[in-house]
Amino acid sequence: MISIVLVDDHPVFLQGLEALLSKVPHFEVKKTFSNSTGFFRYLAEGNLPEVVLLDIEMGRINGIEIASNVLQLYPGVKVIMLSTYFSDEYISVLVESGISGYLLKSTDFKELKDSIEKVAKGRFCCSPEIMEIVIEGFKKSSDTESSEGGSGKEPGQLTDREIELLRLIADELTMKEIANKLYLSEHTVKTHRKNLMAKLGVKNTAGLIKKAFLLGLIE
Amino acid sequence: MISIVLVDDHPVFLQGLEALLSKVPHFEVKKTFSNSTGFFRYLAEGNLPEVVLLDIEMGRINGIEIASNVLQLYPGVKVIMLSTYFSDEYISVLVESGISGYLLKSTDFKELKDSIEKVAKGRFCCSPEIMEIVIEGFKKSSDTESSEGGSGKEPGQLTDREIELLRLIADELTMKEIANKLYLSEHTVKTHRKNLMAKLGVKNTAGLIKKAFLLGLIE
DNA sequence: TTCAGGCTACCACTTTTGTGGTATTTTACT
DNA sequence: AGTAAAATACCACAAAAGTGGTAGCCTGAA
Repeated sequence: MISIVLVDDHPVFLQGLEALLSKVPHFEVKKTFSNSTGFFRYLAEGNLPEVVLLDIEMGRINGIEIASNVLQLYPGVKVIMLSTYFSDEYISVLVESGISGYLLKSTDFKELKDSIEKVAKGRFCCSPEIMEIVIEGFKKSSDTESSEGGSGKEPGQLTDREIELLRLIADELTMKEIANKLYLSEHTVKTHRKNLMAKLGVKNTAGLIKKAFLLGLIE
Repeated sequence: MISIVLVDDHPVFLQGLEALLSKVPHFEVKKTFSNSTGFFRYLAEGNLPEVVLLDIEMGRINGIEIASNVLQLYPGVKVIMLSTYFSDEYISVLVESGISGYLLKSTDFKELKDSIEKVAKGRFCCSPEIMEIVIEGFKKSSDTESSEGGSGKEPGQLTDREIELLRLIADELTMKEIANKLYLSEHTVKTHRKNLMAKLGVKNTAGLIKKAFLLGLIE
């Protein structure tokens, strides 16, 4: 049984896809989302599907960003991007950030089905048109030796402690107050916040809280 | 025609109420929400109904808070609270913050209908049980002379400029950067932020961004 | 047993926020 | 013409956030 979540801001496409996928015996469409907020909250609550099908043209926070956030925070989750067009830049960024597949929306259902199965088994797959671009990208950059399982300098997902801190920051506590509350040194708390900002790629408290919201880490 | 919006986290109640209210000739249920986020975004987009029916037991951000935020940011909007029980403290806080009505969910539909009409005309109304509590409250506090139209020290709603600033803060700009961007003095920007924090009742940037999110002012 | 990751802690320094005032000029409404 | 609110600007000081390091301790997995 492969658990699947769909994220797309076109409800019609979403419903259609859900109907189709639900008919496949060992596929289980756990949930569908038409916006990223709900989706991230869902993940944050501990629901980790095996495969996420993600549309690339999501409103304000675009698919790329959603994808990289998912991959960073929940490395076990396989992400397949669905897109109408395809762009060189997009794809290279996405492949680097560890996406598992990139399909065009014009892909026929059988191919989509096969792709989900491959991806669930840990393989990468994409439309042939896309593959060309990926290969081009590989040619250009020859200084990386990793493939999939590399340790990487990537920040990795947030720890429980970090999320705890994040929520206290969101509750308007200062570092000093948090330190007192948790019986920690102020230094420790500052270190955690520093790591949080680095992991979430933000510059200050405003960014921290905004991102935390978008990722469903606070409410 | 009285435009109405319903906010309640029980979809069933929401739908039922909508069906009932929609049948009343000069009532128009513009929209219903099962969470405050969507509701606030709706208001922030400039949709201001005449009357809002608001359930008091909304998840994390409770009805009281929602009500006071609505009343503060959109003073023209009349708010009627719907509640299962009633509590002294609740009511006094709410009446003080300028609510237009407080009804129990057990109220029959005719009474609800009448109440909406009264409230739309600018009157206050509530269930008889509630009225007693309100009157008790009045007896205790005899030093206030205002009724409805007072100028008040209340902060009032946000100005366009303030919202503009708020969004730039959310985009991780510092005061200096915002000042440059808008060709303003840094002092001015700091003053705006100061006012923003006071109006939204928060202590720091974290609170500012969080509140802005909850009120649908940023996305 | 090595090794990575998570949690803790420290330091020195710069920048930004946040507090708490006051005050002038525009703008919009009456 | 008068006035209220918005927008602008200034000041000084305290407090906190943010930068860029280092490093010890513990635990669980390889």
